[in-house]
Amino acid sequence: MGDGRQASIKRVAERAGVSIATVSRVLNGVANKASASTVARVNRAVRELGYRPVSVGRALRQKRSRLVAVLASNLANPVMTAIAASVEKALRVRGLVLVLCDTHDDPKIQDEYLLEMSAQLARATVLLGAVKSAQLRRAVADGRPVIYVNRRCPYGSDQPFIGIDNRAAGADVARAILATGAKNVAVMHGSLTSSATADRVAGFVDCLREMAFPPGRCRVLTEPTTDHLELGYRAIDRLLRDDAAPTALFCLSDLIAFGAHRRLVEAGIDAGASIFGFDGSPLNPWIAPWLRSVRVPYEDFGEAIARTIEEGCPSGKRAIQIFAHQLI
Amino acid sequence: MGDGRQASIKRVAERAGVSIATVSRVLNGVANKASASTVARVNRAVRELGYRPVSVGRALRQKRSRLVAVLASNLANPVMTAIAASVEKALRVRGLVLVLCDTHDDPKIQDEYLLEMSAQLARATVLLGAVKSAQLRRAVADGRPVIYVNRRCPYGSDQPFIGIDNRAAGADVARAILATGAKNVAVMHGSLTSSATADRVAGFVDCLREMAFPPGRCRVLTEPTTDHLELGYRAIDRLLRDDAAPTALFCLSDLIAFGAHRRLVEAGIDAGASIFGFDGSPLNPWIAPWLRSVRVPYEDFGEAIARTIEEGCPSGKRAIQIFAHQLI
DNA sequence: GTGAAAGCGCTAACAT
DNA sequence: ATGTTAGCGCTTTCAC
Repeated sequence: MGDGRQASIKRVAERAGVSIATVSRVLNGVANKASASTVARVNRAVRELGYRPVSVGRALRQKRSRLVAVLASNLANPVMTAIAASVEKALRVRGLVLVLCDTHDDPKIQDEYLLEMSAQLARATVLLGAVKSAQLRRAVADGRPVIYVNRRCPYGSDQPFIGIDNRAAGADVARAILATGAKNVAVMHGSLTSSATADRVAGFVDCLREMAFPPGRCRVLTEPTTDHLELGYRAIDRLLRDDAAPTALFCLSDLIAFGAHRRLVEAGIDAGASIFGFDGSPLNPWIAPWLRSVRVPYEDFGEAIARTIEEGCPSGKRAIQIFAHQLI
Repeated sequence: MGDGRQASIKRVAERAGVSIATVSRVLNGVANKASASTVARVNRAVRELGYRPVSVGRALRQKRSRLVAVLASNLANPVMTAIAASVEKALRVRGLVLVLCDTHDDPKIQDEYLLEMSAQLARATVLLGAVKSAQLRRAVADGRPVIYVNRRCPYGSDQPFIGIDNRAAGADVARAILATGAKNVAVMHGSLTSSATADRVAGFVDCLREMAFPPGRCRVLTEPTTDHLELGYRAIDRLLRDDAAPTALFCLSDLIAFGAHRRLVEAGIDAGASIFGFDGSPLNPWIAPWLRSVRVPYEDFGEAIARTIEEGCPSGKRAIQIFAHQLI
């Protein structure tokens, strides 16, 4: 097996006593294009040489590789890796390969990767948290295959999207918080440039209003940091200084909730507040059983994404795939 | 800019009024091989056309791409993503691209990815938790560039390795646990096929023995599951059933510690035990302030890995890079 | 059913 | 300093 160097299609052809075209056809399973005996001879040669097609040659010829890029806004966020793991699995069974990148929510880096993936002839690019950027605008204009997860495309509403009904999820949390009888509510969120976060907050606030909750008793706040743990901690800190300790909390990510909880524990008012997070990480029951959260079926996103890629990332009505969330 | 379709080097050459070879040279910064005016003309054409070299063409010609594969044994483990993020950053500044894969600690999947990355002409493959497998053995035999992180190469001891002194780390924990005055110690670990885990346990046990700790008072155990949270929970469960509640705990991952802690809390003996984990995730102070842990400078691994790749992944003495750990 | 040949975009000898 | 040319490994017409 693989005596000297890596075998090429040429060596396989020689060994099987056929042309390289025939080898290619057999390997790609082109129907009705090879006699049974030829197929057998080719397969034997492939086996004996331990041959594997060099993807790069194929990619150059077909002008597209089997690489699928996933640009995540933050790899430190377990949500991102949960989705990534799900995508990886769905791609692997289809012979596609995941390229995982971290954009740090930075338009510059997002652009860099969009260019790089185009240079790699990537089959599709999946944006886990898109930000506005020049190259993204251009990619959309050129009709390149891009899929948006959680956050909608900032350029046009008919682009392929996979996520949940964020407004409805926000409203669900609002109703649950009202049910606790809380009198002082705080909403703590990160960047609102994320359509997902903005929609969740809007859904929450709108629902409270509809239910006639006193607007003055609901504070919506954030802190100037991208670290959600820190953000939650500081937000509670500020509320405490304002003498406005909340009795119920809606944190727009579980990480924010962790940070908030820490500060509440330090202040000794841990048990006094009911805390709602977002994402429903499997880790929660273990490390934060006090946390209620909106569970999003991220483990199903991979299949949906892979299927969308198989269909060529079509835009339009059918391109919007909404999954069911669940308050747990 | 980029009027119709993606520009090729040919179009740039035409526009600049030079040959494609000259364009290639200018773009690759081949010294003393182009007049200033030519360089300017080429660069202008590149800018005007919004041209970017197609990596695949280059890769085919050079028989190596700019892809660097990182095969992680488990993407759900924050340690893996921490390393991945660090690698990503170090590669990006060097114009290399990270391909992140999840082998699920499965030799079959590891083999699949090793083959795939060889087909992609990957520049190097980084194994975050290598397992024995046929293709890995072959890769080592063929002298292909592979770097081992945390777990040593199962085939030969002079392969590039990046990690900590695991035996010493285990001993450090042993001394810290003795210092607490604990009388009943338990060690809870996952798969010992991992050289990292095995070394840590061995270092711990050996140190206890040297310090004349009664062997009967130290239980070393595991549970048959790959989920470390579950593992920790069940291990404590078993100890409680055996009426052997530990007063100090060495968990071979922070996740195991989380699981163990949950069970201890349920049993109401939370505060009675001091718990040591491993990895020192930045999340710990927030979600598990009760946890002491061995902090590993994973954020520095990326640079070391990238440098090793730049040097062509040489094997031998200098290939072993040991970082300093810290008990926190 | 099979082969010959063109060519994907790029780099690297080799000329000049 | 620049151009010509020959491929890298593969797929895909187009003949036969």
